[in-house]
Amino acid sequence: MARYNPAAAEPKWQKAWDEKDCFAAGRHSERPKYYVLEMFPYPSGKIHIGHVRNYAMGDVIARFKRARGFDVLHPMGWDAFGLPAENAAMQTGGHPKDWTYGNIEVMREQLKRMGLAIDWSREFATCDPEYYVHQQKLFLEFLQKGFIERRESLVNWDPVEMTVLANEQVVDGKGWRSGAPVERKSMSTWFFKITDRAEDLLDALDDGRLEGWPAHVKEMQRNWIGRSEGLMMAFPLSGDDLPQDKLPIYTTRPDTLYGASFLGVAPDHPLATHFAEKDPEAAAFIAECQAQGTSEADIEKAEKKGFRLPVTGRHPFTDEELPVYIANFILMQYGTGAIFACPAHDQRDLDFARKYKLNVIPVVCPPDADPSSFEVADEAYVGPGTMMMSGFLDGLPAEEALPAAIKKIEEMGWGEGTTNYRLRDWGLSRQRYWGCPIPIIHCDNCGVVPVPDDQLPVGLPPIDASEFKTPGNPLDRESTRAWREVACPQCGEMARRETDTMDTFVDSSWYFARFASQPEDQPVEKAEADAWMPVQQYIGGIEHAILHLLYARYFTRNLQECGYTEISEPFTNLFTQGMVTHETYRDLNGNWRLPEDVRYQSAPAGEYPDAGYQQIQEWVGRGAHGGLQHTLFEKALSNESFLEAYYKQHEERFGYHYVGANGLELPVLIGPIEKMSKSKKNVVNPMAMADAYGADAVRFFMLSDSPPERDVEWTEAGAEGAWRFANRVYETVAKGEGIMRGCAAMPTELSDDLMALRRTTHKTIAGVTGDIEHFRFNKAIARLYEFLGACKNLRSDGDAAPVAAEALGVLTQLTAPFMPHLAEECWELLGGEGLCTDAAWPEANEALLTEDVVTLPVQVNGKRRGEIKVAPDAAEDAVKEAALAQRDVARFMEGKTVRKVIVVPGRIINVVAG
RNA sequence: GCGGAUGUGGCGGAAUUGGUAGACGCGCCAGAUUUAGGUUCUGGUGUCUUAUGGCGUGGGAGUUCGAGUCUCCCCAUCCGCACCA
Repeated sequence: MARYNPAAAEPKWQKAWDEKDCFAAGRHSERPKYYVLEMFPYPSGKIHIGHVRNYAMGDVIARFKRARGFDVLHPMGWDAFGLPAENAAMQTGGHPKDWTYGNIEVMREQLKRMGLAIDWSREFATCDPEYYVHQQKLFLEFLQKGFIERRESLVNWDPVEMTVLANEQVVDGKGWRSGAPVERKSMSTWFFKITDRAEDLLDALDDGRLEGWPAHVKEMQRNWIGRSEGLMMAFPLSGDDLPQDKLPIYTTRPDTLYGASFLGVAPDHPLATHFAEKDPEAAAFIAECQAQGTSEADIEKAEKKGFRLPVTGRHPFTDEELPVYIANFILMQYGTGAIFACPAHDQRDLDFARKYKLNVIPVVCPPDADPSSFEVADEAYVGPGTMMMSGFLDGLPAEEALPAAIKKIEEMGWGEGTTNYRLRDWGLSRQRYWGCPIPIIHCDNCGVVPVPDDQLPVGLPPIDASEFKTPGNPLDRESTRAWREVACPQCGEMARRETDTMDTFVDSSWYFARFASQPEDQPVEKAEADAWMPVQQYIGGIEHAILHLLYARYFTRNLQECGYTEISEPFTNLFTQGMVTHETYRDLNGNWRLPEDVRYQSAPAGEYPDAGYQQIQEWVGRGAHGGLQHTLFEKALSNESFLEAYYKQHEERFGYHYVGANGLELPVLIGPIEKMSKSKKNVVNPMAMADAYGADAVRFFMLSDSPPERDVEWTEAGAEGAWRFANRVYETVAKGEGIMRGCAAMPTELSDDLMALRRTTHKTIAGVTGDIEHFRFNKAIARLYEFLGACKNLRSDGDAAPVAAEALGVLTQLTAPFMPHLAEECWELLGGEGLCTDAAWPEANEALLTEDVVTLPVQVNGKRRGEIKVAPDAAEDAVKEAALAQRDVARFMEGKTVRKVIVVPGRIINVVAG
């Protein structure tokens, strides 16, 4: 019998789908629409296995929904602007554009090899002028509507990438890609006023609009937006030579105002800066604060430090004069950059007060403490309690004192209750070449002038590849002068183009809308876009939980307000898939080794039953490993430096070996299973795997081993398992060759074994359907394995023929979303009509989902002792009787009396006896 | 520190509302076939015990006829946020 041959079958069926244009969206107006999207890839060079997992998931959904009668939109494109292209240009001497489009060519072919059900007619790259022209139009529209503004501010400067970064792109005080410590710089740059929408972005997380999102992603966004309710108020200042007569502060604990013992400002607060101009000591203190690191570890170690300013602030309730300090723990970016400090109820304030011997006045008394003697020692009390030493607030519970204090301050006209957000505006300017140009002209006479519509797009000037050898932005150099210097559209005088380009996260903030609708004259056509949007199922990595997903939500609100869509939330259901991991390998020199260099060779088990072998086995930690190769083994025992190396890495395992380029066999150490990364070389090439096992097997394995939200370890054994499955399906189906062609109708009466098979068939349909709908791909696949086992020995004569045809057809169709090529091959073999891809998803027959006879376990005192077979609708008394009469149950009941019998219909019987 | 998860065989993982713990895959063991092997097929595989049986879901308590699942307290791991006033 011929084996399944993926190398021949896969291109054949891809061609067939292509010729029929199977996956074009929008051709069935009568069908309900379904939009499934995976986060589009950055064209880095070639597809990695993580892409395969991501797109395989989307593909299962797309094919499944299509078979279920939806008109499915499943597009693909390229997030194509970005710094790696410039870095590649710097290293290879090419042009970012050539590099990018070259990569796209390669990756498109690789994706096509995976047999994805994608509507390729909608493909675009964000670096296509046809795409970014609309992004420039949107920029100008947003600017006009006031969603964007230009302002001078302190920005995060990445000294390695030589560009500004958004707050979201600074991790632990370091650039998200370069890892270089970020510097603070004052620059004039463009901002999306995302804070204007902070409230709605937050509200939507809880009001049901994002019910289909994972809770942890919503939690991350909630934290990032960081809403807090509090009081904004100003303390009147006294002192000589003041730059301001009041100090505005923000607090979430106005209830503790009576416990105030000092005021504090951030080192870069204007008040601090003012006094530093005349006082070198103050200046020195500020400099010291700024040198302090911002990483987690630095903050842990940092002592609370302050510098006393020659100023005091008047307390609103007591009229007491409070000292004012510059304090190193206050952040200029949060609130107003100034605080009032209540040491008794804030740990940082307490540390500070102890150091500078300031008052510690407890004003909230814990429920179980005595107000007359309650004191705070080294630990601030932050729990609930009753107000004390607090004038008009005394005796109130703290949670009531809070609004009362706000009310009082508002009545005094000193401040008001406000909502504060941690989220800050999204800086979009980047000092890079390979990005979407910001369509603005700067004119000495007219200021900031938008580029007129008829001059769009503002393209990127062609520049020599050698320009990229110099760090910095090539758009801001002599070589691009002709591009930069233009006439002002308003006054006609010579003016200067904006040389910054947009953050690439702008590109990915609306691409999903453009997939849905691609008119030439505007970003999207509303009716067409809304016919598809929102994206019903979005799939991507958790690493975008904040950046991309927050920006896209914000952008959609802008689009809505500009009338491009009705929706405010772009993604109804979000699924964040886990990463693909692999073992790591290092040779004795400590160099990382590629999995493909590591050869697997078995050693006869137990051939070295001496003490040394036992020792190695112990280190290996996996008993009879069988994977130890004896030459390696001898080396291990005789080579002291190897053993030493092994001791050094005792947490790693030992095994296998690799064959070096010079033909020498060298041992390798097997390290921990980690996310695949180029630096650790634990990557596998999905195309090489597709060559070896077929694209179907690679897709299948990526979905079979772990729940999709969890990390999955790539193993060759697993891929082999998938390959074995494909072959077994094919061989099983081959036994029923042509069986679907002219098959007899299903007889009304069937023998028990045929009936049982039909039940299994329909239960499998119901199970797999539910599993796919709920993203339980691993379970769906487990069911397919089981069902394959049930189909193994089926007969195809007489009455059995229609039953077998049904079973094999269903097996083929249920396998199709996972292994689409194999399914077509099987469908053809069975004599199915048309393409399997076009066939309607099988429906489970409800009547076949229940059994005639059910087997119920019988417990005695909670322990399973036997089982009985009864009709599912048998009367409770009859079930009880049968249970008690059962032989094993009766044996356990000897000498005991029945106290109670619990019957859970269709589930279990428990006899309580004593 | 705050918040969120997770903890089940040698491994990845199953187990509707509390109702037969370990589906399915990998690995391993035995047998068959083959061409020397990789391959393929069949059977076995939580653990202790000669066995009837006992014990088993990170640890400890509790609720219940019955707990992997619910409650409380611990422990461990992972993730996110963090001098956020």
